Amino acid sequence: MTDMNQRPRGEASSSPDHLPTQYVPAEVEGKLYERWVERGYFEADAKSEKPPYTIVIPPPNVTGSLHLGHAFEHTIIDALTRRKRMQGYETLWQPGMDHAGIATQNVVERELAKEGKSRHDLGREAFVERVWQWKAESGGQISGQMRRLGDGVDWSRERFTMDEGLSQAVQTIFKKLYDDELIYRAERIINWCPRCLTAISDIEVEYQDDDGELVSIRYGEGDTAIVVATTRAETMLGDTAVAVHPEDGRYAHLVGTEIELPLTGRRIPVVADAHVDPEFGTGAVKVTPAHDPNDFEIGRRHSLPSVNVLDEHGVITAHGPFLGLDRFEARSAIVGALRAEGRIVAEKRPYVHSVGHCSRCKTTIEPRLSLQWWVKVGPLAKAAGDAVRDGRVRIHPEEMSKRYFDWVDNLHDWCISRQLWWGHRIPVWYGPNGEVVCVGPDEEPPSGEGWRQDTDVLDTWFSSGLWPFSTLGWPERTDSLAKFYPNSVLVTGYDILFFWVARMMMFGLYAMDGTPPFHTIALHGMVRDQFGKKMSKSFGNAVDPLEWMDAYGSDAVRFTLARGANPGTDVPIGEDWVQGSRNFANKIWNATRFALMNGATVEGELPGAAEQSVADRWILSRLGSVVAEVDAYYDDYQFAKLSDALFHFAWDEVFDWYVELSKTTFAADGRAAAHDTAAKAQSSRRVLGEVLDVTLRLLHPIIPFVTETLWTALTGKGSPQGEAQGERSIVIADWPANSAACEKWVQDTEAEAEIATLQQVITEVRRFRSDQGLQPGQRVPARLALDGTPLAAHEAEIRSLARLEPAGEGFTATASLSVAGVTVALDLSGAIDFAAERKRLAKDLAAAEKELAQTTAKLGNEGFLAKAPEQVVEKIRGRKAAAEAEIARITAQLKNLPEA
RNA sequence: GGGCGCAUAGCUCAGCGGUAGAGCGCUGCCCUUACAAGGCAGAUGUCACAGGUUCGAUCCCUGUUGCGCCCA
Repeated sequence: MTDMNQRPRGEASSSPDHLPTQYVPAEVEGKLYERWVERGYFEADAKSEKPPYTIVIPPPNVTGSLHLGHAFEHTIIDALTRRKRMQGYETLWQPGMDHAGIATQNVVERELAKEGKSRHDLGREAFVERVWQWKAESGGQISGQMRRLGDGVDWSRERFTMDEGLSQAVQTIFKKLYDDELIYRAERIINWCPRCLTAISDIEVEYQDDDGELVSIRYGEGDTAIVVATTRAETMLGDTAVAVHPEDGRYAHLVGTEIELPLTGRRIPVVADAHVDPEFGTGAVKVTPAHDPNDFEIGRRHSLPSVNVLDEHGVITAHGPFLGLDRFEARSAIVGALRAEGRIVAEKRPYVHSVGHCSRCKTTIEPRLSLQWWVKVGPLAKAAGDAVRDGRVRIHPEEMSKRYFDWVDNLHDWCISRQLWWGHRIPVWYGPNGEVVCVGPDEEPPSGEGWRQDTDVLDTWFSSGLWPFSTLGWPERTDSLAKFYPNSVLVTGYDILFFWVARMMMFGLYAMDGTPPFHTIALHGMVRDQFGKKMSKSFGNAVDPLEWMDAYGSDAVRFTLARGANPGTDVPIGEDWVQGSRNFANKIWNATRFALMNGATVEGELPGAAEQSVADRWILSRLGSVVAEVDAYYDDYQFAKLSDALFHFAWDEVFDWYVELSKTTFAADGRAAAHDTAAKAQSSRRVLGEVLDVTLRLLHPIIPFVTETLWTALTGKGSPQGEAQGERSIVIADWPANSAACEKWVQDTEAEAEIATLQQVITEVRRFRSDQGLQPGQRVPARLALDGTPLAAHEAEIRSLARLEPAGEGFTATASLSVAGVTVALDLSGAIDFAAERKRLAKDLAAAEKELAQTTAKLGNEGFLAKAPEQVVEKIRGRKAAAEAEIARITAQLKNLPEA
């Protein structure tokens, strides 16, 4: 062993046991991933006897590429599924993508535009063909990027929402809902995007405060004049009434009369409707049923006609001087015309108000009256809410449930038709005599003269809502469906709780006979930049995770994200932090390297407590606690806490102390041939192997690549012999939390206390050395008084870690430290800085005196003694005693210092 | 306008009745043969403000201010 330790710095060995001094992720990641996939570790077997564990990927958009949000979500899912796989579950992480109707159609239309064509030039069939061609050539970039990240998904089961099977599922559920009268067709106000030229659902509208204008217009003349205020003057061409509140005395005499609508010469009624807020503006509003959802309702209540004045592009269709103007041009033109007639009573500009925009292209939404297909969500949403209410589905973190209920309990009917070509075409045929036929997947559509299929397609979310079971083969009763439905957990961002969690719940319960699609919904937050700001391309703070993965390794990105993952809260991330995670991976790398160079092993039984050193007993005791703690955190989706616990255990305890202490043991073994030292060294080799083995397994779900590399090197299980025994990879290694295994890691409070004292003494000497300006490497002669103290057996370790050499001839104690009953006398050859030491002791003394004063005051408080729990009082008594001892110690040391 | 949440070290965040913590950053010394992507030591907080409850409040309650987010 010793000869290996004497290799020159930085010289990498060619032996497989010896790793280079730095971990280079790029050299291992790709190869490891390929190997995992080739060996089928991620493939889920529907015929397995093991209990199932299923997570479906929130399907990324086929046009998209991996961003940090995906990386975050995938890290969480990968960690959950990798751990379950190690725990012996038949684990399925289902990959795939959705077809993203609007986004994909936009991409291909842009391509066509470059060729100077529109989709209409190609025709529907050729256009759809072109989209498939685009997908084959440039779609789905994300799946390659998921491999880079290390996602343990079952690629053999990859699905796409437009696949044959999934399309069958869509048609099946459409037909079932239609037959159950939960799908209907109706003319309503919908959110229309004049650029995408399609309806979109309520949740695809983003509201933002825009600078607009509030214009007050006088309708009618003289006694019958009414002033209405509007932000959308151009729609006045479509007004069919003016409405006032029924109890508004100002207008009571006008209700039931008609007034003239300016610029048009039309006469419109004044109606009374309770919806009108008499406090707002003049208390009178214009009513445009074809262009405003509230007005549409008023129109229905009063049987008003709807006059549509805008076409699909948002261009005025009303005959007159404004015909052909865009809606925004029309607005100023109409205000101008009204002003010329002296009808503008007031103008407020800018008038900041909330305006809806298309979430895809940011165009201002135009509320539009149109004939669309709808899902009647009432009973479906009720079931979706109840499943969470009665505990069959748990939302994590629980505080998010309220948002879910607020949403699902107040859901409006869902507009599912889209005026697109790319998507699942609505399976309804219209006959020549007004017949309407919904066709199921096994039925022939009606043919013959005059029959035609509905031209619209379905909302993408309609198909992604089926994802938890359509990917498993539904509507066929497949083995996979039987094995893997319901899914175990849905991991998704709280921002899309409404987009598809609610849809999946509704469809899952409906299609699968009341069985919810998963038992837990684990919600995570958004990834933000290092200052907590939302990442966005326009703000310029968006980061490409692949760049960081190239620079620091996938594990570094994953660990950083996991370490920030407090349930339901946003995760800030910055390059410095990724670098820190890379450093951690490198630290584990080097610690394992040290272990291998010193003969650490996982072979054979752990030595009994009698053969173990105190340090061995201590670290195994700590290991047992950490395993239990980390395991519990995994079960509770506490990724930040478990990552942090492992980070500190590995670095602060194993690497900084246990490894350092073991050096003394190994060095002694190299020098002396005594049987006892050899046995102790043998024990430490086995314990070091054990601790690293278990720590690597615990970390593997979070940082799979570096742990696989090191684990196979440490255990030899990636070696040909190991492979022969089927022990090939940490991916399929046992999870270290079985209670039987835990018994090996005995809780040993005695050893923990002893090591704590040892650390205290060593730290105090180091502190003294540092304050005295001694160089870290300089050996200082010291005399240790250890007999009768808990550290009697630790002289070698103290000397090694505090750099103290034996007191030789002519030793003169120029300084003396005392901590935890242990006295260390040092000979600094007179070069001691008494002022520095006095300053330091004075500071410690002040702290101890403050502590004494506080505890004394508490114990002198009768209310405290009478009402505080006994254990708290005891604790305070203990603190007081400790403070007194500390004061005595420091005072004695101060007394021993020569006067300044 | 309705609802929810947050204000803790320079930055980003944990903690949530009984000694204020972490990462990064900062200061000093050091390439001590696993690791300078490192080691050792150190400094840093009226826990937003004002009241209240309590023997005791960063933590519970009320109000104020300032910031987010969701919905309309």
